[in-house]
Amino acid sequence: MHGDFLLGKKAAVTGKRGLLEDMVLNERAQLVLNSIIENYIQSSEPIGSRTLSKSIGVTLSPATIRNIMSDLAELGYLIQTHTSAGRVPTDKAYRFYVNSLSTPSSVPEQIKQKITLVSTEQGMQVEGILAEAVHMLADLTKFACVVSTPKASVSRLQRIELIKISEDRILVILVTKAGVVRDKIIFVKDSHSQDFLNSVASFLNEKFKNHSMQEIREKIHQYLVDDRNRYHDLLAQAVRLGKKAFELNNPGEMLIDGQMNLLLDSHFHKKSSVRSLIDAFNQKSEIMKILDDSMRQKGVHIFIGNENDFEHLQGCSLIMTSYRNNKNVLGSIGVVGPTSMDYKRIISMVEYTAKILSETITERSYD
Amino acid sequence: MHGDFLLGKKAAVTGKRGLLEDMVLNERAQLVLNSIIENYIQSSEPIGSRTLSKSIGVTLSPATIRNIMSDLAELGYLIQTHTSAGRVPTDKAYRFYVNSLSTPSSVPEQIKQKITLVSTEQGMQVEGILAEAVHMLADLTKFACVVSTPKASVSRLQRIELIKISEDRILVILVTKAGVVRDKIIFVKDSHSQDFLNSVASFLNEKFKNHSMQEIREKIHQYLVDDRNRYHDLLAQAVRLGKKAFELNNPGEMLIDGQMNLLLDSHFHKKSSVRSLIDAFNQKSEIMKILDDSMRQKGVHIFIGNENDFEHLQGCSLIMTSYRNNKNVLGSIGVVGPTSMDYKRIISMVEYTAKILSETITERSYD
DNA sequence: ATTAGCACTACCATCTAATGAGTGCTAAAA
DNA sequence: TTTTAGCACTCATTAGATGGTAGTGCTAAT
Repeated sequence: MHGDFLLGKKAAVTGKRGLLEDMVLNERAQLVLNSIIENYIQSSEPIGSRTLSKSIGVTLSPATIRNIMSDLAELGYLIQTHTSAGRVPTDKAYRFYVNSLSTPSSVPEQIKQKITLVSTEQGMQVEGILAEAVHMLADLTKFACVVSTPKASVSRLQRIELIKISEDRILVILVTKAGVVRDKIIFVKDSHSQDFLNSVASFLNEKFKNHSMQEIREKIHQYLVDDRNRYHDLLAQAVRLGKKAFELNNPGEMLIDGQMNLLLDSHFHKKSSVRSLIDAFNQKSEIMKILDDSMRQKGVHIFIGNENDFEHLQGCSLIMTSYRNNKNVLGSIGVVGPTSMDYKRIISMVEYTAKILSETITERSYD
Repeated sequence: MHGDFLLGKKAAVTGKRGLLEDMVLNERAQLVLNSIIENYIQSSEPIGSRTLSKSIGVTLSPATIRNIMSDLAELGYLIQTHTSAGRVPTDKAYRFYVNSLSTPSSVPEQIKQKITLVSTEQGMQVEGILAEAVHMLADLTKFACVVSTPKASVSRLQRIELIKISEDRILVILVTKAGVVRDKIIFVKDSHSQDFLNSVASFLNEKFKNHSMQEIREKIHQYLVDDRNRYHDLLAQAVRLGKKAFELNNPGEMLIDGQMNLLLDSHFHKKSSVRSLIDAFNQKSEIMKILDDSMRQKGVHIFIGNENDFEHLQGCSLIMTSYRNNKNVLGSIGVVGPTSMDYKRIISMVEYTAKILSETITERSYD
């Protein structure tokens, strides 16, 4: 037993020797691996040595390829569903593949045109544009797509309105520089006249225009702790109302489209993983977290299978990127699909969509 | 051949004689039919005469039941998937069943409590409440659920605000009595000061508060055709801006939740019908039409299978009802599920949800 | 009018054998 | 030393064959 174990280990080391040069896969191994992955992305079926020997450019006999595949399997790039089946790429393989993609493939002109349609309709507001964009992306990729609405904390104030609704309710309308309109009701103990609310609003507008919600909350906090302000009635009331008005109570929204596409996809035809996916989309919070993450960094972000440590999304890859206006990063948009998706194609689509989306929103922004 | 045909016809007539009294199914036939339907709703499997003979209250031998079933089949209430299979209810049978439901079954206390949760959160606006409600309903029924947002045309104006965004853009904010806030941008040729916009807004508020959007559009149209108004500057501008502001350009929204539930449902496991369903939800327009229809009438509306002449929804039933505030019917909410759904349970849930939803929105309304 | 009995049908699960794509290993060829 | 050909082996998939089962329709007896 013990001897066997050592022998196995030794064999593995020998295997690595063959493939690795300075701890990196040698050229031929890369060729084979990439070829397997691309074949698998196309066919969704385990790839065997014979098939590969034909489809690959270089002439290599099936037997040679078998040897290489065997070694790649030992290194964790491939697995077999059963002894006599072809081999299937692991998450590690996809990671390798994605990392080795250098030149972003260009989006076909036809697709570009469709995506550009997002920006055409005139009267539409930011949320509407986002909904359009995510719908379009879902339609084109045939996977599920998500987009996060502009974060309240980073958006900067364009204007605030206070509207008296009843004796104890005030409707607050916040317009941000990015063109997002948020409304909410706040409850107050003592009644104010609309005129008074107007003064408060114009005071708040003057003080806080162009500041981010985050900054505004901080400043209001300062006013509150500064005792001197208590004797200035307008100021005191403005601060009190402002505190409530700028309180962050919407946790950031997320729009989803094309969930049903995933269920049609051949990869998700085992019941268990479908249930799991549904759960994932129902409790949006986890996906939201990933969207948030990819907001903070530039470029396209790719999460493959188990890389996102969220068990519901095993077997899925996420391709995310941020969108912005000319001043700020506002949110992110991306695709959720099977790990065996056509990364080249999808990445370029996500990129292009985000680009058009950013342009469209910039046009609509008030900066 | 010809003789055969006549014979078949004659047999059918004899069959009907047996079951029909004044063109209505006799009592025993009704019992059998209802029993088949309820069994099928439970089990989703074709019902045979033996099974039924056991589960039915009255003692009837399988053979007798076979005779009745055979006649019911001839009348179009039942079909067989193949010769030696049990029988399955047709859409006609479901219609019969639903019509014969008299006492609406009551919602279990536990479910009631869950639904009531919709109304708890304080700061939430109408759209948020709708989203909550439709999500809850989808979760409880395990089917897809839809809700239409309050129709712009019926909602009455609480207040309008005009905010200058740039030289040629004005942000219009409409607050309706039902508590819905709608915003849109309008483009203008010549620039106006914010002060001027304020005057226009207060003019429009004064003139049109409490009027429905539909009425407002009509009145504005009258002003426009009345030549005298051309020489009153404020009025003329107000009418011009008002025309754009009240122009109905959002076609009415619809929220969907729980689409994925349908795909899990055993009835939709044939690929073709799944595709069809996805299409149905993608082009919302058809479902929207059904929602609109059920807004115009009181009570719960039920569309069974082919009754909605929308081919994508074959095999689906829709259960819809309207919700309202204390003044107006605002929109409708309902469930999309397989024709073999548990109508009693679902109907009562939809009803109860609509009731709670109406109450919640009435509280939030500004009437 | 109802029921028991019987012949018949078609689906379903199970088993079998055959097929075939794929592997690993070994020995020969390059 | 690397590559390849050859061979034995594995295991999933497929097609038939089989018996069982749940159902029907029909007929004759109750």
